[in-house]
Amino acid sequence: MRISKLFGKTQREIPAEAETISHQLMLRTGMIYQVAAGIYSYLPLALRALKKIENIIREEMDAAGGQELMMPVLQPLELWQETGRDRAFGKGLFTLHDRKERNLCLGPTHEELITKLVSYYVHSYRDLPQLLYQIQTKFRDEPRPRGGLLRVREFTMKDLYSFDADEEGLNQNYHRIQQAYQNIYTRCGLPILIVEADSGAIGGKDSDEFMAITEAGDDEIIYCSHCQYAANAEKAQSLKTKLDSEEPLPLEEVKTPNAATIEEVSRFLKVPSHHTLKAVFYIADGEFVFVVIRGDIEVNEIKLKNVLKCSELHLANEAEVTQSHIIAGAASPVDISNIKIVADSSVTPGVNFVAGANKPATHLKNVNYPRDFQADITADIAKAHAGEACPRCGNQLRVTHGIEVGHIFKLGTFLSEKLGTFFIDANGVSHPIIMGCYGIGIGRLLAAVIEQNHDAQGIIWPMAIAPYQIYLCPLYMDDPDIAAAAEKLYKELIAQGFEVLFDDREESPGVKFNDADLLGIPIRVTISPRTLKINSAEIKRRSEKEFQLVPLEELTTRLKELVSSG
RNA sequence: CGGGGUGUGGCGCAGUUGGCUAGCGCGCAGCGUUUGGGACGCUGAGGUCGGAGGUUCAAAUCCUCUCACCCCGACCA
Repeated sequence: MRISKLFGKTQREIPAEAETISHQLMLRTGMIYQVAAGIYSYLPLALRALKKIENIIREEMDAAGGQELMMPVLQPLELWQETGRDRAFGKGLFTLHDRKERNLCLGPTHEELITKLVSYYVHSYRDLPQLLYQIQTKFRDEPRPRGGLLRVREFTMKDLYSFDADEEGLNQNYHRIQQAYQNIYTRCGLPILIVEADSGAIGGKDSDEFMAITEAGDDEIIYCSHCQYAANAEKAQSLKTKLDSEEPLPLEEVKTPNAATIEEVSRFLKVPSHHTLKAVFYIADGEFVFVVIRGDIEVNEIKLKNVLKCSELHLANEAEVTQSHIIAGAASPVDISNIKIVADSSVTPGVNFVAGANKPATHLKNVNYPRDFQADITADIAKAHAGEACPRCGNQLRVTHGIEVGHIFKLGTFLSEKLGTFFIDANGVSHPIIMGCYGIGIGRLLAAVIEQNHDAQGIIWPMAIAPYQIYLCPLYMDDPDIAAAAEKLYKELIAQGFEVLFDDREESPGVKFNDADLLGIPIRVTISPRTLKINSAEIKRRSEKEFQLVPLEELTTRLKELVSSG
């Protein structure tokens, strides 16, 4: 490709809109163009890289036994209502209707469709297992698109779905795809960390995320400094401060003027915050919920949402709290009736807590569970923090940020049961098919690669997904000898099968070198009167400072080595 | 949804106590001189100042409404 003809120009200045590096670089190199918040056009350079990523994914999915197919973006809303996931996605689902007023949605993912499809063709254990995948545009109306391609509303995703007759089959496929994913990220030049994850709106049991570790990421990861434990903060567990064992004492009411927050109460009564109980109020699908948790621990709303099995959850506002006759600042689970109480598992083993008394400026000492109050639900709804102890080995937990570039789920049977996707086993007994699903966001993967492969000058493409392999950079193109030599070399390299970006512009050396660095093509080949005089060309890798002079007759051999070594 | 910010040629910005024909840099077009890390000179094209309404002799500038985009938070009573 000749740069003079390439659609899309490089930009010297950083667009004001862009904050993250990958976003800035993709705009400056002319890879993407923003159409609306979280919606982009992909220009030729970006598309070439995206296609390379897609092909790597295809190769690995096929090698793992996957079969590619294609399903529509436009889907009947009814199908989503059947599984109830229209509510799970909530406002994230783009909905529309056709001329006959039939309700449709733009698919945020394709489990419903594939499950229906499989139920049409698969009826016997002999038809299982199946690994089906698609690379498709998906739509999610994200509350806040951000960071260029990091979080968008319209995106290309590879999604593979596994269908098995038993748990063992699911586990095998899960591991097989997990390995294939490792291969994909390695080939794309992207180091990743696998973390335990919450399955969110997709649903299901186990799930693991593939994280590219970078501060630009919008996911928080809790990991152990010692063992292999790593989890998304949405799901992470930790061991909290242990309480001393003591005998339960009788309830005692104390006046606590001007002490409403945990910090104030704790200071006023001279008890550590982990010896207090905090009351937090939520509205879960319209129902008021009283959450009790130890004073030093925060509520993890994702966990709470899962425990409550609700689709919409928010903190109760002042009016909602008052309406439920709760005394803010002195609320207590003791003697509360007709309100659902959820207790964190930190609460039940504790002894002699300080809690509110449901009277203004009054607290209770020596509150004990279950003597003084009971909970409708007791579960782990606690947030894990860096500095706390690892749930596996007890060593210190740390925190970092990452970009979720892949997510795999053991779905189980909830979709197949709802959509009637059953098979007959060898004994003639009917069972729901056991499912798994495995997604990779292609554009986000591309952005993550740039986040991790750049310097102050620009992108440093890994060879496998670079839009071009070689940047042919002749200096002084207004010199007819140079122009002729460059044209000849360009044709030769093309004939040899190289992917060449030919900087055929009559620009100054500075401009050309800077654009070469910005665009980040892995190998730069420079010719000039200086090199031609000694019948040579200069080869420089984008990732290295040094260049080397190579005689023209050895050039293609040398380039082949470099291209194949990555 | 809440909070903060920004909208002025393709990009980055200035101009906003109302006042002449709305500027600057980059980029773009033409000519010339240059040329191993973003050269220089001259000439030129390109803007209903996000949109609507209002105030005024006069609005990029003041008022009202609205739209878009970016950032932060989606949180402890």
